[in-house]
Amino acid sequence: MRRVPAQIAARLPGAAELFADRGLEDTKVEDIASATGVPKATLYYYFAGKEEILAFLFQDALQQMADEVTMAVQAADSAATRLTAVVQAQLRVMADQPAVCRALVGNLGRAGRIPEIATAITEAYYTPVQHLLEEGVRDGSLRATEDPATTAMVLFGAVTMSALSYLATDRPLSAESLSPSILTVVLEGLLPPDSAPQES
Amino acid sequence: MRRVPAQIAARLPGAAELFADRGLEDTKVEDIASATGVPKATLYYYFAGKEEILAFLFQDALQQMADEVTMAVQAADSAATRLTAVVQAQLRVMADQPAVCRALVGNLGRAGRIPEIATAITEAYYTPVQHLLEEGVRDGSLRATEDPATTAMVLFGAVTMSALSYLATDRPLSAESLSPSILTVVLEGLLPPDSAPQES
DNA sequence: CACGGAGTTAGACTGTTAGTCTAGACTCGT
DNA sequence: ACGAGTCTAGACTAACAGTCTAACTCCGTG
Repeated sequence: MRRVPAQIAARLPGAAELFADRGLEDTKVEDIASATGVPKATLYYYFAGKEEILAFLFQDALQQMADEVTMAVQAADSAATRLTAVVQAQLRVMADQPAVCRALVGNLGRAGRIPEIATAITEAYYTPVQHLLEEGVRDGSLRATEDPATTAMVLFGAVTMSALSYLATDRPLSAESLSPSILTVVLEGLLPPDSAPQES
Repeated sequence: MRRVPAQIAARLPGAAELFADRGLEDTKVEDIASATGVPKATLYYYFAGKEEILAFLFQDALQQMADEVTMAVQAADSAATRLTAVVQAQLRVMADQPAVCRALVGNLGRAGRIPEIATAITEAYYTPVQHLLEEGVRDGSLRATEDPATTAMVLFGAVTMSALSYLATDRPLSAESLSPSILTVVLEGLLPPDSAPQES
């Protein structure tokens, strides 16, 4: 993939809408060309195919996610507070780029098959969150879990899926309105406050 | 879609492997034919195209999911206990049909565009779980959440995403080994047991 | 101002594959 | 034996991804 000039990169998000609405398969390269105003020949000049265009959009969104998550993780607060910030950061990025996120989730399978994307998700999210969970155990602000890697996945899934349900139904997604519902569950759990902690 | 005879239906899961590994787009109808032993002409005799074959596989798995979830929901225990059973039921179905589930999750976007599938997921999962959450508030075994619909989504996402990570990396998925990690988070939360309940 | 290289594009072309169609074969109930 | 429905091979069409070529623009440099 050649270095993509900013002028062209700026027009590509127009394609995300198509990918999100119809899926990659049903999006013709000609459609991308006319939606973005970038001619087909030029698209092929920069990208090996539409899959690479999709990957480019994902990289972009994931970079933004990585930045936001990193910032949240590096704050000076307790791990629990920072975890809250991470969830809100993810929701903010998803709210910010609804089309790309819908396309990403709608093509999770394909995305998983693109090694760069899988790596990017791991680096942007799982690894930092996993470390954060471990720190939380150390600073006493979070409960120890059997397997922090799985817990990170649980968090990611919880946030992603509920955000997606908003995006998929064209309801506006705002981090402020959704995060309390999610955070209540993952931080305090579904058992009532007065019940004794129990093994499942 | 014609009524699909059992003999043919029984062979179709062989196609799920292909869909899961390569995605729908990169799976040729000829490949499906040779993987399942059902000739291409016959596939077109019963299905309008490969998308319909995928949908058929999904319906099947989702029916199984609906059955298991319904059974779990209708047990005579407290809502909290039944919720635990629901999570385990979902994990069991996913462990049981790894290829179909990978294909399903990897094609969630497409599935969202097939109305029958979206409806089936809602009926098999969201609606019963949402009712269960409301019952839990009534019988005192679960905490009240702002929005049970969102909470159901959070649960579904948490279970689906973590299970998927196992399936995607070819680690064997067993409901027994994964459910405790998930249930600890969603039932007891990530805050330490001795911390006072707090607003986020 | 020539020159050359890189970016950009139109448009023609090729190959693959989804999906159609036809005609025949193989059931099975009557 | 007959007819209706099931099943299949193989030829065919149409659409689309991706390639290629040949031009044109816009640079900076000598």
